[in-house]
Amino acid sequence: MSSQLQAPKGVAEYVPPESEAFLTVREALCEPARNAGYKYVELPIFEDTALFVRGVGESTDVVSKEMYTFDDRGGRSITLRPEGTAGVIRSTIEHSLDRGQLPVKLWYAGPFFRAERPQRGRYRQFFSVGIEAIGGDDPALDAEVIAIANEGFRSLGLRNFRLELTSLGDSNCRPAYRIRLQEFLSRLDLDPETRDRAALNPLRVLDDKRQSVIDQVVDAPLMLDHLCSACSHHFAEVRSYLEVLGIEYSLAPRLVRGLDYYTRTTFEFTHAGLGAQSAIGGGGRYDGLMTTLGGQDLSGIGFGLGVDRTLLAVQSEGIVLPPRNPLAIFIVALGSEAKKRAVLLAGEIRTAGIAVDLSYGDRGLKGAMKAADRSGAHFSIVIGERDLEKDTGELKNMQSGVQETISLATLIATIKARLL
RNA sequence: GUGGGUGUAGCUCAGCAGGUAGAGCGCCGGGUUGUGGUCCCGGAUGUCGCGGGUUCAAGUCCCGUCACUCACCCCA
Repeated sequence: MSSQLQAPKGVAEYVPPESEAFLTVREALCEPARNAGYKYVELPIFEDTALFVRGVGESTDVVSKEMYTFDDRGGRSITLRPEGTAGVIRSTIEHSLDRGQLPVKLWYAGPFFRAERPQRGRYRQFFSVGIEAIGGDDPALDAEVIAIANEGFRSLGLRNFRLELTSLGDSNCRPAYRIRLQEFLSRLDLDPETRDRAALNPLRVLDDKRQSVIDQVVDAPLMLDHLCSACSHHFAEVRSYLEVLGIEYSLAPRLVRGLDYYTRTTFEFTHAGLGAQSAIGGGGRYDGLMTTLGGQDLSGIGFGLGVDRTLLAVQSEGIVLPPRNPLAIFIVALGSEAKKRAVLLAGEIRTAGIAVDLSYGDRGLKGAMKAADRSGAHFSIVIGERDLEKDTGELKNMQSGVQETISLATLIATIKARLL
């Protein structure tokens, strides 16, 4: 056992039957974006380390202690992407996608990597679906992004998720607020570690889960109360659009994101069934990121949704996802001549776009029928030596048990008709 | 990175005054010589996570380690 190879620590693997649910969840999360005009981007899984250091922020936990960074053979520092937004912005600038009509609307899906201590819902390789709308200040765009995430979760049948919303202000009003908050925090009795955090990213202290800290920050000044008029107006517009859309949310003035680039509208979707790692998706506006990465001064907004966690949420609510690609028919051949006919038939049926499987090996009829049953096929067809002369088979509806003799020559047409 | 819990068949778990392993489900076969899902009968599979220690004897006690898990932290 000690020599048994196993997957690296902290990675999630999806194998049948769970892997089918994983695909369903991932597609459900992508679908609303495609319906809203977002175009697909396929980006590298590793990037120049400097992209994340500059984009995500050197002081963030993600960059300072959670990245998989290594030197490639040319001595370049490479990092496995810990999030998606920085890469999308880099690619947008590199390919001048922002030189045409705005906003540029993009979506992506794939694996991301963070070297954290694994636990339920937190993996070292995890899967996200994300979108970015670049080059638009319109509050309606903020609402659209939130609505797309909401629709993804809703379409899976999820009910026990919440949307938390706030505004983090911008370069105009946040610095002043930050100083005000730091002054407040400096008067509190905090441990050294928290004190350091207060100096580096004071907002983060408001999000502390320890009761001793929570008690001390109840009266802390909140960003929402100190927004400049432009930010305040923008946030009010976003809220009014959400109301029009009928999307419920709760204001979370203490909501903080761990990535430095967020400004203004910021949100998080959480689910109660996951334990401590409750965020199933999150995102927000990042009005300065593009210039930070060397592009023109365009704002943007986007989200990242956790496929792994959304799957956990689906499971925790006991939602049964519909099967994917159910087999239309399962062929049972008796004898070597019948087997040849069955193999040929299966190829023809697949070419016609119909899902079919067949019994392999030397199983008896009983065992083969059992396999047909397990396969979930709508129909089974038994082809034995005695049927071969007439080129017929015994077609059975697996649900009703009704069986009839039908011609193999017209099998495809028969199946199509029966499946309607 | 810090602390707590767990680790026995493919899965869920039982076994503990220390005496070299069991159940249910699943899987395979038979009852039904060409028919599944119910029922009945039978069968296969474990270096009891790994390494070391105590003991005549360790799945059971001790230590270490790895993995999983929960919380802190952080976030998807």
